[in-house]
Amino acid sequence: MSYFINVILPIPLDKEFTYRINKTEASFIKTGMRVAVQFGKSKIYAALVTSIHQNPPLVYEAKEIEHILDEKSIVTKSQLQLWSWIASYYMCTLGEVMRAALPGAFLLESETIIQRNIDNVVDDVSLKDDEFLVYEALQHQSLLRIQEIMNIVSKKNVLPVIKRLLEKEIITVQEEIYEQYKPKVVRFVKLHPEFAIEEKLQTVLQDMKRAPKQRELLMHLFTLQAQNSKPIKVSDLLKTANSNASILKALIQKDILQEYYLQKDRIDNEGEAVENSKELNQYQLNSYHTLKEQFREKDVCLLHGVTSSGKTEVYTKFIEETLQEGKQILYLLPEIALTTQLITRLQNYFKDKLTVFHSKYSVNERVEAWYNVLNNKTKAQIIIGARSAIFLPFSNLGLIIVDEEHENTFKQYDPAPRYHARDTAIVLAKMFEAKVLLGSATPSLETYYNVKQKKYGFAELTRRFGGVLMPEINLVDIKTKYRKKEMTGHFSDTLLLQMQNTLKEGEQIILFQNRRGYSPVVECNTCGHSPQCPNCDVSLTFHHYKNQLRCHYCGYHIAMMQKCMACGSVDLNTKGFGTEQIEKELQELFPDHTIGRMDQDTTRGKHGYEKLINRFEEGEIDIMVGTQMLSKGLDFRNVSLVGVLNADNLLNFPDFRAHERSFHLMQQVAGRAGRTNKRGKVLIQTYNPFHQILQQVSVNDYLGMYKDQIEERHQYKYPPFYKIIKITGKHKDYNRVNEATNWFAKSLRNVFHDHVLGPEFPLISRIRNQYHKNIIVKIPRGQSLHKTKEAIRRIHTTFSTIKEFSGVRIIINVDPF
DNA sequence: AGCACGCCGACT
DNA sequence: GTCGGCGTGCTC
Repeated sequence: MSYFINVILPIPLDKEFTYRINKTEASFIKTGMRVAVQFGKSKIYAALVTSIHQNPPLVYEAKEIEHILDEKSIVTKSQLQLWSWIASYYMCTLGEVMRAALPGAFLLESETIIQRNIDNVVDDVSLKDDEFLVYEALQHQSLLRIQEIMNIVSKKNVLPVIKRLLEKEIITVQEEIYEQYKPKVVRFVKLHPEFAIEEKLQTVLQDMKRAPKQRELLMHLFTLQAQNSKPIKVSDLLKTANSNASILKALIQKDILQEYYLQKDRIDNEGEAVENSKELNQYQLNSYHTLKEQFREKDVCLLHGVTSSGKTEVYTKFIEETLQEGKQILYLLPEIALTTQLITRLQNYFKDKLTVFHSKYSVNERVEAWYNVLNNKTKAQIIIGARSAIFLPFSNLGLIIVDEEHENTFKQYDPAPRYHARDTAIVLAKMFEAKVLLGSATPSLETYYNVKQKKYGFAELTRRFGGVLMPEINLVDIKTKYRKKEMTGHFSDTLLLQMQNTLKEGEQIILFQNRRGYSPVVECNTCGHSPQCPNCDVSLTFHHYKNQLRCHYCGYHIAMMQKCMACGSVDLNTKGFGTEQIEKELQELFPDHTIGRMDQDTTRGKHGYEKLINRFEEGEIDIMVGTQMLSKGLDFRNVSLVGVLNADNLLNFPDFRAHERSFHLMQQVAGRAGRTNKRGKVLIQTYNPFHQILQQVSVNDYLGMYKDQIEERHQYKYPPFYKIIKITGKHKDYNRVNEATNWFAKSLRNVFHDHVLGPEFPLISRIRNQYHKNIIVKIPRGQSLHKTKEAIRRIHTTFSTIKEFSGVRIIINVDPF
């Protein structure tokens, strides 16, 4: 009887693969284990077992597996179920989901290793230059990797060279598989068992008269052993015995001591100050009870709490309860790096029950977190993490909290799977019959709509913690200000006056400008020419600090020109402004104060972000200029003024979510003001103070915004009334993209008629020398999602058989953001 | 996705 | 005439 397994490979192919296993393997292998398999001619991958069966494939001979990588399943049945849901809902392959879901260290890949063939005598005259270089390198180094050969011959295509050397039998090639995860081990010592007998030990001690240092160390070991019976770490022994490694080594070599290794967990929480459970205030308590009541009937609830109303305390209460039930909790955050303050608080509070699943953790730490969740360890009862944390192997999930639920970073954009973590979390929760608590100061329209439809439960927190008033928000009409010459640089007199007052009071200021660099366009005053990126369809942004022109899409950069590249005129002008320019203006306007800037350029280093935040928190910085980074969950006590320098470039974004997003962003930025007892002030500069959204922001009118926007969404057939699937064609040839997307759109129209929009070029039609063109499919309620996707998939399949469109990449994005 | 195979321009 | 470019097709 023969046995087979079906596996998922971490590659974007829409099928499972079948491999042969023997009977022993068949009795050992379980679904959810990894096996190493050869795929294609040489590559070896870690594949995940989905089923074990006895049906031999009919049209091909199945390969055998290389070996089994796990002792127990590392992926649970419910995870596989979630993967399938993601693959089918977001229209991607299981392999792509697998890639995103498993920590990098679980995905081994083979690497080609080149070695010298020792049996062969080489006539080095017969070698070509490249071949000789490799041959020579192998005289000094026993093995080479492909990457190293690329460096040696300074070429990127080295395969022909290797092939020739192989034919001449000068080298041998082999695939090396390596597992990236290495458990951390700690070195321990103990007395050799032979000396357990007292007499023998006495003899040894007698013999050691002439080695007093060694004797001393040995005696110290006994003392330690007497103190407590735990194993003795080498590091501890040496530290306390005032001895050194070579003395220990001598003892080990004499077989008096034995060394051994034990595996250690890297994730150890050292929460410092104990933060006591805060008593909920009346409002928080009310919300808590409301939610509690709602959860009886509903699986998902929204907590709509204004900024700094203390949503976290309410979450904490629910977390505690779930802990008591012995269930796991998943706490999702938009961007983990930006929420260190919150994490520290939770860490101090929940201590060793909490694991942070961080993208900045090393591969090994993530594997350990994975195992801790899988084995339902106490230290992994609460998992706090960004969107990828939904992929952990939960077995007993009781509660998912999605904090800042409206944030768009929950949606993965670039590599497939293009999933939304909030929506996926709701599906995940359903599998465990767990509850989901969504929280936000400015809920997304979709979520609020679900509340209105009574699909989700709801509670509100309308008061800020400690009775702090909501900030006073005023709009400044800079159109008039410019006309009346009341502007200094990009600052209105109103904003400047407020800033002076704030600084006089010894308080801090946050200024928001959602654009980095000095200015997004440089223009020649003589001929009107402005430098463009050679790879993308955008003008280059001037960065004053580095004196460079940079492309924000592909990273292209050149030195700032001295004169116009087209006509040679030195009369250059900058158009528009970014954070750098504001910083510079501030330095001139407030020479006695420290200015900080927070954007991608200043937070690049490892701790760049934290350092800036700390300096601001310590009061070292008086005015902080920044991009939307500033709006995320930061909690500064002494900020009493927030300025938005130009609200218009947010609002004028050509996207159906632009207004909603502007509202979120401005409300969040405004929320940074006045978090202590004094009422904060917010000034929003705009050319268009009568814009509906700005009016609503200024009076904190979430409901008004909701009503207007939902009406618009309804009228123009957007979510939540219609589902949207975006299909993008991508290719370096402009005409080919046009023809391909036209064909695609036409085929879609045959099925969906006027629910197909486009194809249309996006605002930036070329990025990294690739043209993009988008098609939008709108799906009304009531139309089967499944059938719709099936139809799209069919068209896609036909599409890929057409020769003229070959090379055009199709990207399907379900629920694009 | 990788990787091999196969067909055309730019160099010795 | 070869080398190396990329378009095409397959992977259990």
